[in-house]
Amino acid sequence: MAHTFLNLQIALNKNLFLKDPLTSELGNNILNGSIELIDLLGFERFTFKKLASEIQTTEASIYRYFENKNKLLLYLTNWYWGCIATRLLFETNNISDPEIRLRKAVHILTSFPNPEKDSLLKNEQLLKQIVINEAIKVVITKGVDQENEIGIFGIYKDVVNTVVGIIKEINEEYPYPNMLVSNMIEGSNQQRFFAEHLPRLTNIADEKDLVEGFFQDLVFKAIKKG
Amino acid sequence: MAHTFLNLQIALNKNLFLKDPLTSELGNNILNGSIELIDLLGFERFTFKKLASEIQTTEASIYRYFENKNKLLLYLTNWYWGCIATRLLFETNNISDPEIRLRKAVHILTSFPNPEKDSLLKNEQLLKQIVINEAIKVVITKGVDQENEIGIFGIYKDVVNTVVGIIKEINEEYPYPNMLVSNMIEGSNQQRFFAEHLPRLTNIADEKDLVEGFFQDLVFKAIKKG
DNA sequence: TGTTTTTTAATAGTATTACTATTAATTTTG
DNA sequence: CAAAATTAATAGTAATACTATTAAAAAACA
Repeated sequence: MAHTFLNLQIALNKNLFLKDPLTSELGNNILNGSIELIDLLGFERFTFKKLASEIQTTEASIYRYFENKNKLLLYLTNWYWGCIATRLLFETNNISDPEIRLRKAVHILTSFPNPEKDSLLKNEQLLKQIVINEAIKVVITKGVDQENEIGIFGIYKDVVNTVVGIIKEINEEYPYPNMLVSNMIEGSNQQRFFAEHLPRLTNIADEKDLVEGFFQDLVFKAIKKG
Repeated sequence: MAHTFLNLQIALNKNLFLKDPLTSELGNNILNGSIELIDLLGFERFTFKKLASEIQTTEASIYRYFENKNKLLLYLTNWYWGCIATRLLFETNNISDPEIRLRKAVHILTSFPNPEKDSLLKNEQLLKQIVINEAIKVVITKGVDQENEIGIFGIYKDVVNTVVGIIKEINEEYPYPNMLVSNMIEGSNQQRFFAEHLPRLTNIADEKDLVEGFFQDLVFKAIKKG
């Protein structure tokens, strides 16, 4: 798996863009600008026109890179999941005990990234914020089957499968490993949203971040043998 | 709690509408028409203009009932949760063993309603489909804090609290009852979406519906003492 | 080096969407 | 039965999502 080192400028599905944004300065401006503007406005109020004015270009020029704003957000979230997939490989490498590996994986997937260490991308925190607050809106759509067909969710499925593999090492018999993992990933993001906006749906008593604790507890109890 | 009987035409938060749609034929047409059209088109492609043409009225007339399509969808989902809250009370009534009550509650919240029995509303199935496929888009928004302030999520919180109460009867010590319940409710809907569109994120091997099984297993393992 | 080809981004649109002000028609009330 | 209140239609506007065309710049090649 050493070749993933070479892959650090993560290879994204070509169906996500019309022109690869990593090949030009304007493309990079679109990516960085959109992360900040989507976070600021929310995805509904975010438009290519506003982004264009922000990064000093035109609406039509952005349309040369991305078909529409949904594809752009899918690109950003894929970028995030590529980054997470890489961290999963790196940080669980050389750990032989699958239980310790699982604990590490749950940490990577449910905790909020530490600005000091962890980050592979300069804006991993902002990107995580977007994944929490916006990403679900471009997954739960009528277009999902088409997007799935062209492989848009491949990286995401890889992440799920990696963790499912660890769970199977620990307990081959557990009947719902995929549901447990996808529920943990999506659920942890949703619980973070709830914690900030609808705290009574959660158990945030003080300033302490209980999201990781909840899922560490839940996952290990679920797969326990006997 | 006997007065909930009288409350069966569920009382909804007045901030959800401009004019109460239950007081006129047009209002009822808006509700029934929107359920079908949102299910058919998806929320993004659903517009008041299309709905107006469907139910033989005008766009502007629909605007007299609902501020915008987000509020209309919030109205529909509140209607659904009101219905679920009522079923929770009815169907767990007179059961003294909290474990049996919890099993019943998990069933109500995670299973797909049976067209033959269960339903309080004629279109509970369609409404559930909308809650699965669309509801999240009007919760995870920048407007959530304002909507929360005016009590829009009150019924939903009541549902969560009812189940949290049962869990506390069983195990007072479990530290994450609210997270467990809100995760179960949202997670079960999401797993149903995945099962249909991204099945590799789930464990749907055959035609069997594993969603309820997964959450029954998960919830009882999570709160088990010792 | 100079010319052709390709790529890039700007201009200037269109159709649709979300929403509103005004008015005509209908219903309710005193 | 007349006045008041409610309802829904007409006819708009501003913003959004997206596209066709063209000018300018960069790259390829002869």
